[in-house]
Amino acid sequence: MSLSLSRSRQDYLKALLALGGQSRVVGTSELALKLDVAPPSVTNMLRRLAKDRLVTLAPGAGAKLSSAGQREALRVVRRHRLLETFLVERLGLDWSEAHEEAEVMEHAVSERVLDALDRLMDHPSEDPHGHPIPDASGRLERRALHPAAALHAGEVAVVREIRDQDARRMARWKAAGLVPGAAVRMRSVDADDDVFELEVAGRALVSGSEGLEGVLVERRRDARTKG
Amino acid sequence: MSLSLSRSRQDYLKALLALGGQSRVVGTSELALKLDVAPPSVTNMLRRLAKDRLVTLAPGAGAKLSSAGQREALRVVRRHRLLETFLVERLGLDWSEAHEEAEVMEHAVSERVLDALDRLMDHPSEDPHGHPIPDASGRLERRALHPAAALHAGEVAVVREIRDQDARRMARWKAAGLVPGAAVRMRSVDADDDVFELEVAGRALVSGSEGLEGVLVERRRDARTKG
DNA sequence: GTCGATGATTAGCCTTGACTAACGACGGCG
DNA sequence: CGCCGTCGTTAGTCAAGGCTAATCATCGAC
Repeated sequence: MSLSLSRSRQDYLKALLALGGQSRVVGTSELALKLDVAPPSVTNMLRRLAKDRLVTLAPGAGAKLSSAGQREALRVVRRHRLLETFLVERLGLDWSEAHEEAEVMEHAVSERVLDALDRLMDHPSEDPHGHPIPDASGRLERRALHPAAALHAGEVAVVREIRDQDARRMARWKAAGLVPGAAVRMRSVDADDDVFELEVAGRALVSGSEGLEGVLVERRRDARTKG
Repeated sequence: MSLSLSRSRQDYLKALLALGGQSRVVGTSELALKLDVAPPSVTNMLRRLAKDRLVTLAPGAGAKLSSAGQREALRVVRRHRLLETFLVERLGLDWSEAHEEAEVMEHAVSERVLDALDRLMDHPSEDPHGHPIPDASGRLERRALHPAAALHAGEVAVVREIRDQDARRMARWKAAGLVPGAAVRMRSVDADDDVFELEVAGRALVSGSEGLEGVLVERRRDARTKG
């Protein structure tokens, strides 16, 4: 039942999901940038994916995932995140290493191996970055996430995802305890000077809003801070 | 330092190693058969591998591995066998499943992940089939193996490898305890009628020589049988 | 209302690795 | 001694995916 898609096709679907899911038409160059290929290659591939009804073309504008396309993309994401979790938890790899490795391995593991890994790790619900892992039938937990900079002074939240390109910054954050699952409290916000003081594990972390762009948090109802 | 070889190239090198190593020129059709491709594809690929000095061409006859080629082939074999071991020992896959999976995954895992797996399993020296695993620098334990049918009556040996295409036969053997590491004793040999009676775990296993072709054993000096 | 930038597309080409069909060389057998 | 089967190779195609250079459409600014 599950199509057999080439590595390239899987990568395109995954990128489409990341950039807009089924809800938004993603532009050709946007996709080209993400995948690090030239725009004509994208036009080309989108047409082929459309022929297989995995995407819906928006001529002159790009394309968006079809239901089938999204389903396949979620399978790839599941593979990626389960592998990443395994690589970090069981093999002791670093976050960023694990990501690179999973990028390749996600195209080489079968359902069989994946299920076994899932069992071995007792069906984890999120990967080491805090991203939710789609379940075996492709369902993905939905979360309301906000950049940390959106928190008001005094507000409490739980870090859910760390999205960042800068490896040094990520390492610094990690050392400071700013990792998925960590509780944080916004101590103060100075909107004029763009200075944010975030409390992590009892210590303060001062940053501009740009720096907090990649820290996605889930708001907490109650305002009690922990630790 | 380690070349980056495409999946296909790695498969060719691995097949060349399996069919003759560095010591024998392997014929074009022989290789084609093993890899399940057409002979002209082999001629073609061998030329490309020769350009990279991974094989030495024997024009009109095929090719054999160069030192560099053998080194690369051994790296692939190491990957394959370590993965297979992991899949069987840690993920609980069946032998034959594990083989198929490893066939794909061997091209997708990096040295980094491989080393971590190796550590996790405490540097196994052989895979679940009993094949020796090359060490990190590519050295492969050398063994004097013989088909089980070569044993004399009364002789004792240890099963080292099971090479067989027939899944049902392999399953039967496995159930009977005929697995790598098992001690066996040749109870009787009837060369005229081609009937061999092999003792495995105290029970007799009767077979023709063809059936024992894929059972490779290591002869034992002492003749005491165990179990 | 036209200019120019932005972004998508067309056209044409490249590489990898496979295929079929046809050709050549060689060895054994009648 | 010639014929045929086996085996390798040549020649010509194909599909996937990528690329560059050039073209086209559209939208905002002037």
